[in-house]
Parts: sequence; C-alpha cells; structure tokens
Amino acid sequence: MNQQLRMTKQRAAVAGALDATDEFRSAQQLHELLRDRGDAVGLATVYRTLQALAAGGEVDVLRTDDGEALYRRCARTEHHHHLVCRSCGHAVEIDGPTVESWAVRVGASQGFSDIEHTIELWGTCADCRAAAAHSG
Amino acid sequence: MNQQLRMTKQRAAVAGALDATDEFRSAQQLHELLRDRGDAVGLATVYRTLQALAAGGEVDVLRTDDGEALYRRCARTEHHHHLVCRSCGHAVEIDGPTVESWAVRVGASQGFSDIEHTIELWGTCADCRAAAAHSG
DNA sequence: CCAAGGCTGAGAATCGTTCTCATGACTCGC
DNA sequence: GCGAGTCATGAGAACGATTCTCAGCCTTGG
Repeated sequence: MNQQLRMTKQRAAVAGALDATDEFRSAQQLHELLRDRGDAVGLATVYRTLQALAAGGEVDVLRTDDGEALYRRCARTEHHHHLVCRSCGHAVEIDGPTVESWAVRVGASQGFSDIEHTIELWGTCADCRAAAAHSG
Repeated sequence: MNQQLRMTKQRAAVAGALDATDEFRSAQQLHELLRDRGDAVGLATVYRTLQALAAGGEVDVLRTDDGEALYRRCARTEHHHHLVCRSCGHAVEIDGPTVESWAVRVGASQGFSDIEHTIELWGTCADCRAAAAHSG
C-alpha cells in the first residue's frame, strides 16, 4: 500500500504529538511543541506530514474563524463532527445523523448535487469556564 | 448612530457590487470586479469596507476550505446558513431550526457553554452541473 | 467656505502555508 | 556491509490573503 511512505523519526514525532492530545492544534503549535520537547522537526516537514495524514484521513482538519488550520487525531475514521473549546482547543467528537440527512435533503431540494457540509460547534468547555470565573 | 461612518464613493461602490449579486465573492474578486466596472477602489479599502459591513452584520462571511474569506449581502439579518455552489459561489439562504436546537443540546450535554456553530452546505448548483456535463 | 477628523490608496509588513533545492536517510539488491 | 536510487528533510525563499502605515483627500458640521 503505502510502501511509498517511509516511517521517519520526524513523522513519528508529529504523529506522536498528535496522539498525545485530544485538542485541536495548529501546525505552528505542533512545531513549537516538538521543539520544546526536544524532537525538533522542520516547520515544512510538520506541514507536509499533517497534509499527508489529513489526505489519508488519519487526522481531522478544521479552520478557525480567521482561517488558520487546526489538526487533531480522532478516535474514529468515520464521518463525524466536533464540539471544540474555543479557548483551549479541547474537542469532543459528535454524531449528527439528523443533521446529515437534513443537509442532503436541503441540498437536493434546491437542485444542488454532490452535497458536502461543514458543521462544527464551538463553545467554552467546563474547565475553561471555571478558569475564567476564577480570574474574573 | 454611525455618524462616524461617512458615505463615500468607495463604500457605495463596494456595497453596490455586493448588492448586484447573490453569490459569495472574495475581497479580491470584488476588487477586480469594481476595477473592471470602472469604479476602481483600493484593495485595502475593499477589505476595510467588508470588515465594517461584516461587523455590522450587513454581510455574511464564510471561509473556503483553504481559508479564504467570501462575502455576500444576505436578504435577512437574522441567523441563517447557506447552501453554496462550490464552483460559482451561488448561494441559497437556508434555515435549520432542527439543527439549531441540536447544536445547543449537544453542546450543553458536554458541559460546554456559549455554543456557536458553523454550518455551511457545499454542492454544485444545477447550472454548473449542466455546464460541466456539456464540457465533459 | 473652513476646519477637523474620518477615509483612501500605494506599498510595506504580517502571517500562515507552500515551494525549492541541496543534503540526508531508507531500502533493496548484491 | 556497500552502493544506487529514492523519498524525506530543512532552511530559506516565495506566495497569497489580509492588515498596517501614513501622507494627502474628502465629507460633514457649522
């Protein structure tokens, strides 16, 4: 299969960093994280690795309001959505069977085909809310 | 209230360009469009105007998969979503009462607060599909 | 018509992301 | 273990979208 993909120290490091958290992280955050941890990896390599993982469906990608890409290794490969904490990136995988069918139905009723949808929920997780309460 | 906001030729031009279409357009597209039309407006001004309009809720903004911002003047100011043609930008405003409540419910059940959601549908509109069929 | 302060635009500066290219690291066959 | 052929890496340049700077212009209130 992917005889083409060599398992290098760098790829392992990036994958490891992703495995170590269930929060969405930007490429730059992962890059810093690896550097601080001692597993320095070039920024370009981090981007390339994330790209490859995303293409293979091994990590999920989403965009913040200002267009930055965030990555996360999810437990499941099947289609799902996320509830993400806007302050710490903590995420919960969620299903929305109802939403799925709604999307397809609405799309079709308007004559559109090849319907896809972008559905992400943003909020403040319990921990962050508590933290905010203490400091405020 | 917005005594602060002066009505200038440039702002009128940008607003006009937005009013003239129901498709999502990027700042750069609008900039070119205005130039071609003879109402040249500086790119910076286009961005500033769109930003102001978006802040005032007068235009809707969404992000393409690669992070570019698209703008559109919508008929309604109330919360709604869109079904957008990924090839021409044509958009239809849609409601999703079911989805709205689902989002809030899911968020709350996970202990998150201040839930917001990003829900956009992408597809190929009938016209674009027909066009593709002819050329393919 | 005047003054005052928001507005504009060209170009520089940012920022995230991708590309280039010389060098480095795997892998396979011997 | 050795060498060739490749894919991978990383520093830095290049890019594309967006924002900032700042001197000069225009709108508005009087």
